[in-house]
Amino acid sequence: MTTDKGDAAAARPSPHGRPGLNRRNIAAAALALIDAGGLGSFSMRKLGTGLGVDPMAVYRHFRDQDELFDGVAQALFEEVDIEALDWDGTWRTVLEQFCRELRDALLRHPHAVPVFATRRTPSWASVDCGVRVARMLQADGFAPARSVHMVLCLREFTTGHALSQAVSRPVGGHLDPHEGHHFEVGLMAMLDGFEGLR
Amino acid sequence: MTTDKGDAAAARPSPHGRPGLNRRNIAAAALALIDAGGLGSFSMRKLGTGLGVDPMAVYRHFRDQDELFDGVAQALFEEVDIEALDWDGTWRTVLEQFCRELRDALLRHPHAVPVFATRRTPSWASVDCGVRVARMLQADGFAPARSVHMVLCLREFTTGHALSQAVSRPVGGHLDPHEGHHFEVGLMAMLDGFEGLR
DNA sequence: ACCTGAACACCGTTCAAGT
DNA sequence: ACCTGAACACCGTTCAAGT
Repeated sequence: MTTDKGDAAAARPSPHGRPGLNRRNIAAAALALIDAGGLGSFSMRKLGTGLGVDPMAVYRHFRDQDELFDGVAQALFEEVDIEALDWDGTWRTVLEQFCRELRDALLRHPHAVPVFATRRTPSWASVDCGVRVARMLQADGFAPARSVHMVLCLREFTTGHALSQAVSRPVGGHLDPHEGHHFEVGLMAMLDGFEGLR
Repeated sequence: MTTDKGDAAAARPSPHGRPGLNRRNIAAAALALIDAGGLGSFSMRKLGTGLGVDPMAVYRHFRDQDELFDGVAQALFEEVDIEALDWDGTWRTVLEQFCRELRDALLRHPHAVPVFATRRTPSWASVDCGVRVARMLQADGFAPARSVHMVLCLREFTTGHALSQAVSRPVGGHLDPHEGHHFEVGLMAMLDGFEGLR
């Protein structure tokens, strides 16, 4: 991952009184802009002007749009509170809670779900989280490779579900009060199936 | 769905000797262009010039890029041979075969998977297919709503998996000879879980 | 050294002008 | 009536020129 050693200093207000730009607040602003106007109307130039700086200023913190979108995915994943999971509960409870947390975070940002879902690595925090969950599964008796596969499958189902919901939801409205209810059906089925793999 | 009544006539060679443009062959050409150069380098203008016609000619068949991408998703889904499924086998066999067919078709076009996965309706053929599978599940004793949920869950897992594989695969190479092997783990687990829902 | 914004090489889409 | 391509309003990104 690209480090950003300048952020600690840049987070202080600049000499002009504006809050300094850094990767974190630029990515957060990009996510907000995508939330507000949809992915199609997002642009690097609008992001810069929206932040009140030179439209090209973002390029001093991110190589290009692709790298910025990595930051957007990271910002989104930070809403998943890993520490809030009941790590002392059963493996099944942890997986359930994690998938629901991830789904909820994604659906709070429907326009950004395609960005998240098409990142090569949605964020290093999500990788770390996956490793942690896989280790827990191993401690509970699942084979190492199997543990990794289970985590990948759940992440793919959850992301696939959120993406499907996000793109089928008309802007500003809900299709159906029960839309997305089937997520629980799939989650329960997959976890039931995993029970037999220990 | 938008009809395309002009296609039957347009499929014949034009007075200039070139094969006439229609929705079907334009969408196929777009898919081929995405396959060859990646989604990032695709453009409406390149598509037109690649077809040997005016760069704007595509707009007489598709309202805009979004509608063309619906056609691309449709072209991709047509590679899934629904009739080749063993419809006389068990519901489980049909679901297994369908998911594997869809996954294989998607991974033959990794650059187009984000297009497919972000369509509101990937194609009417896929909707019809889903309805047909759901009807089979009902005939096998699953509740109607449950049947629909099962189909949606499998489609979301399969699409999510293919998308994850497609974006993590470096252009022109494979990450690992065993990559994607976990698809079977998730598919078997979900189907095992579904067994208990009848 | 840092910052700016003009400039380049493109886009998607429209529409007036042709045939 | 059909077709064309010039024109419009943008893009992402680079980089020479400024401070």
